[in-house]
Amino acid sequence: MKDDPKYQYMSQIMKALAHPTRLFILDLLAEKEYCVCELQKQIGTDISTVSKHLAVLKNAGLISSHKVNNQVWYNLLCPCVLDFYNCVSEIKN
Amino acid sequence: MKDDPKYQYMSQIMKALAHPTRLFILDLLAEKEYCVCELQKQIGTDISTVSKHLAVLKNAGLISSHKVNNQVWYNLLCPCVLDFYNCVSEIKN
DNA sequence: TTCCTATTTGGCAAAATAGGCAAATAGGTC
DNA sequence: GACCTATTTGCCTATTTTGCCAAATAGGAA
Repeated sequence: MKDDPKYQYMSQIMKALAHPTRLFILDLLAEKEYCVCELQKQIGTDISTVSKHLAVLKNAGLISSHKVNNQVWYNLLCPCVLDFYNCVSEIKN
Repeated sequence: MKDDPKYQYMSQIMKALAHPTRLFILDLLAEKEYCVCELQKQIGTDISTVSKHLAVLKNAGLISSHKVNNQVWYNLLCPCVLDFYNCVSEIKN
């Protein structure tokens, strides 16, 4: 039961959400699509770090990307993730 | 913006959800409350491992516990977490 | 008190994750 | 071809997480 692949699968998605920078990225992508360099300006870390965070989110199926010339644009695939923000925000520590 | 404490806080909760065993525990607690030894039977790992997973979930505010004699019973505090399961389940890899 | 069961805690080693830098890749322009 | 910009990948180190074992703690019962 514990080894049901559904828990493996869901924990992979939760892991993708388990980083402040990635949550911030999803919040940004909720408004509009961004290219990597614009996200990098908002975030402030090395662009390779941003790229890796985006790869994690994409691998989890949360975002998608398309290329325009030499830029890669990312957009949100699963807006329901943001609804969960509200639920989680109400949990008090 | 990235350093907004809300992202720190939410990522902490997401981290608590980012493990197959802990997701399984929440699924069990959705039905009824369990004591540690009953959870251990369902999960099959060392009981100290179960106890630590429970501590992670409790620290995140997702579950609560109360003691009856020498047993500790745990129950779910945030059923909305399970609604998120449905959202996440629909994300395709 | 001693004994028994239930649970937590500490320590440790293995595995996973994060982030920076440099190099590689991709696409365009000159 | 050489050059420039945008992005990804590889490598490395530091940090965090995981899970087991043993020890400690808590609460009853004999």
